[in-house]
Amino acid sequence: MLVDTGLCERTPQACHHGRSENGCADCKVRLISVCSVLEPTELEELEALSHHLTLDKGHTLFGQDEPAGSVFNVIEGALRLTRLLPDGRRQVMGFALPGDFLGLALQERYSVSAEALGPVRTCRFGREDFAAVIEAKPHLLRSLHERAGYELTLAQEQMLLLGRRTAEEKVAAFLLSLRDRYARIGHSSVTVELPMGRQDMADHLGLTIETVSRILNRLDRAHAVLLVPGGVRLVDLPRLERMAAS
Amino acid sequence: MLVDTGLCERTPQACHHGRSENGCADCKVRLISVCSVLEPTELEELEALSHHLTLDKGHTLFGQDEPAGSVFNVIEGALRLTRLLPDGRRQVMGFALPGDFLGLALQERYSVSAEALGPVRTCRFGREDFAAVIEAKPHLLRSLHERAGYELTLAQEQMLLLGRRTAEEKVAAFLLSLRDRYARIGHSSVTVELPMGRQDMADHLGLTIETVSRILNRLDRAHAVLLVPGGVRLVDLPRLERMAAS
DNA sequence: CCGGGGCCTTGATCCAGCGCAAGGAAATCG
DNA sequence: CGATTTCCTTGCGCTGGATCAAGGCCCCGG
Repeated sequence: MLVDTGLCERTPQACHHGRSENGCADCKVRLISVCSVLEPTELEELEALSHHLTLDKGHTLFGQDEPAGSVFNVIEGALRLTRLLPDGRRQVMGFALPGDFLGLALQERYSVSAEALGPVRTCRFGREDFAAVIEAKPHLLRSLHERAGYELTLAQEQMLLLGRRTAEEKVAAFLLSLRDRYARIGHSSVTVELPMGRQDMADHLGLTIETVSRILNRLDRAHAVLLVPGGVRLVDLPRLERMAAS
Repeated sequence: MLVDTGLCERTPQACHHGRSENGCADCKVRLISVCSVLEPTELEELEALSHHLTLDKGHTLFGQDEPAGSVFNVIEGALRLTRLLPDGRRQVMGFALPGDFLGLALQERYSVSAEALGPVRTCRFGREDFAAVIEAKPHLLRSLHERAGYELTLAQEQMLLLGRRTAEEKVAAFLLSLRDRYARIGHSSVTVELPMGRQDMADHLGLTIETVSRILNRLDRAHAVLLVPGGVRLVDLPRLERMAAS
């Protein structure tokens, strides 16, 4: 379910619209989110407009083509960003991780659906509220634009992957790119968590679920990776990098 | 060749860094480019920083991973934006048309190579110069950000195409999207110019040149399109739209 | 007007990844 | 704690698009 905590149960006086007991100051993703470019006073300003929002596994944060009423900072958990073809074929455009900003294009309507892959915590802002803040703080817009540039680069990388890589290259490149994204948000490890299912990976890589499963297990048998519950351990990084052909 | 006209041959006093006799005021793409959000005085300011640059067919405006020294407005002609895999496989990320802005992510390095598909005219700005203008004019940044959002939407559309569409759907969707882009820049017509070759289309759609050729000719034989030199006439739009499955 | 090169088309064959089907493992629930 | 469901794996045959190969067309230059 979608839960917008209008009230804060524990320490109401310190709770700014339900985010946490101490607000943005001790926000887990403050330093890796767009908020990192804000001064303390600006942060308070933004905090006054924020709403804490949690979401259970499988539930939808917003749907493709819906009016974009809110924008979100992902605090915890992961989401799947998808587009559908009329006949039901699905493309997973990407996965949102902690620190990611959803709705950064500030467009009228969401261009994808966002669904929780597990329990998710977000920080929500009304689109109008946020637009007003941006109007007054060009450096926040600048930061958003930088993120948009990064997203564009990721999208291009993904197009190259979808258009010109083989199934094995796709899977290897995906695992490595996921590792890089975790590293970026301070979660470096050779064991990469896979919060999404096989079907989600398949729909992200332009493959079928069977092909993804076959290749992951082949990589496991070849000792390039080690499949573990809920993730993969990247055993032979150099080999994976050679496979990914990037 | 790459020609940066430092001097203007005809009416030097009216020629602002070689753009044209009357500068931005009568620029062909002023109303469809980022410049459309600028006031007349701001336009003059930007004009002082601009350089006219022309490029012959087949030549490179900038290369992937090069330091991004300049940003460009495309005035006339079309460019191919590509990324390469180490082994030479190529993905065409898109095509730049008049009114498009190249380098809008304002990143350190170009993420693609840009090559002229025919004679091209551009308006060049030094990246530092342009960044300074942006610093002073938040609404220009806002406009750039909107364009980035649009690019992101196009990229997502393309990912869906590459990942989940059949060859025929890809070709049909490509022709329709090209028609839409021409319409956007005021060049509405059922006859769509194809400034790129078959190989470029193939590398854009994740297909081979043979498949693109076969499908175009099949569509022609089926009277869905009419192949003409340098373009396609979209004869049966409803059928193409059904084919594209969007 | 002729020759060469770049593009495009078309046919024949092949194969990477798909689709189908049948289990197996593991999370969820009454 | 057994039953149900959901997700994952694996085998097998098939096929859409790739690959290989051979011309054809058209533009450009001499």
